[in-house]
Amino acid sequence: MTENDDRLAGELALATVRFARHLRGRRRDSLVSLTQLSALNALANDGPLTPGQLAARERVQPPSMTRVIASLADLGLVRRAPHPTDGRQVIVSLSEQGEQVITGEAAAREAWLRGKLDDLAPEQRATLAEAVDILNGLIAAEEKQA
Amino acid sequence: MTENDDRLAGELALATVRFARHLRGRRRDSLVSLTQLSALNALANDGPLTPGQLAARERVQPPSMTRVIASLADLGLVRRAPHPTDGRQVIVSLSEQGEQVITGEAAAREAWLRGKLDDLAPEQRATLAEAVDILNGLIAAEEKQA
DNA sequence: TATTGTTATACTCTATAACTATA
DNA sequence: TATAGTTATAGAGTATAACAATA
Repeated sequence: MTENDDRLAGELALATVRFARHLRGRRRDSLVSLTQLSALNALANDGPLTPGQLAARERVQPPSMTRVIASLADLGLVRRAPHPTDGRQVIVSLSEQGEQVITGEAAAREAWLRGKLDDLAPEQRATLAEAVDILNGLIAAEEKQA
Repeated sequence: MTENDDRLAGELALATVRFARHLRGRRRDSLVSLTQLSALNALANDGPLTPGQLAARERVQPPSMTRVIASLADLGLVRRAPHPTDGRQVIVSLSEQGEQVITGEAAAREAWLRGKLDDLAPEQRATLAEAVDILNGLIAAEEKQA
């Protein structure tokens, strides 16, 4: 099966990158970018986190996350508070506006993709849902090793 | 089914972007980036193309493709030749080295992903393969409209 | 005038290296 | 000395606007 794996690996990589490019392009006029939305999403799922934890969750380096957090703070979507006992650390949490973005606006704004998904057959949607789980699993498995 | 679609759209978008980030990171020490590989791939599949055609295939704006082509030409992976009848146009084609990248090196280099796919159940690989087709279909459908 | 491609410029996302403050 | 976070800097990838050459 190695030959098929080779082909699947290549096709999956190219399709993913092409699709991600498309999605980013579609959000140009959106309030938050996908990178920002992804960080907000982590805070919504896991509650307040330190920048270091956020960077680990999102699998970026700490300086990259510092920038994302700064941009979100500028937009008023997250707050930074000092850690109660460790003066080095910072607690990042969603603001009310940030929560609104997560709960309401974000989903509604993915309009293009939603429309496309609507046109698919139910089995195709199910396939994509499974694929999402598999992809997330591949990345999660990575975490354990590293 | 709209509620599920909302959720699927969001999750698919985040998973795609996260996975693409991961893939790009993995190729840091590679000869060509995924963006470059994607363009090489288009030339391998479709034969020589003009920059405009390549930009359309890859769904980027012409100036973006100009840069990609320039970087590939610097690496000696593509050649630029004048169009035989239209002096405005340029024909971009794979060099021998470019073909080697496509046929051999590229697939072998996706080692991380290949290993991961190898660990999956056959049904999961099949799911991913279907998902690739669906995603490419979504983008292709876009083309007809635009 | 319209089209093709490029140049100029800028913004986002990401990284590594160096620094600051705290433990 | 080690850790958490930030700042400084750089590079890739994308875009829009303006330009040149050709049709």
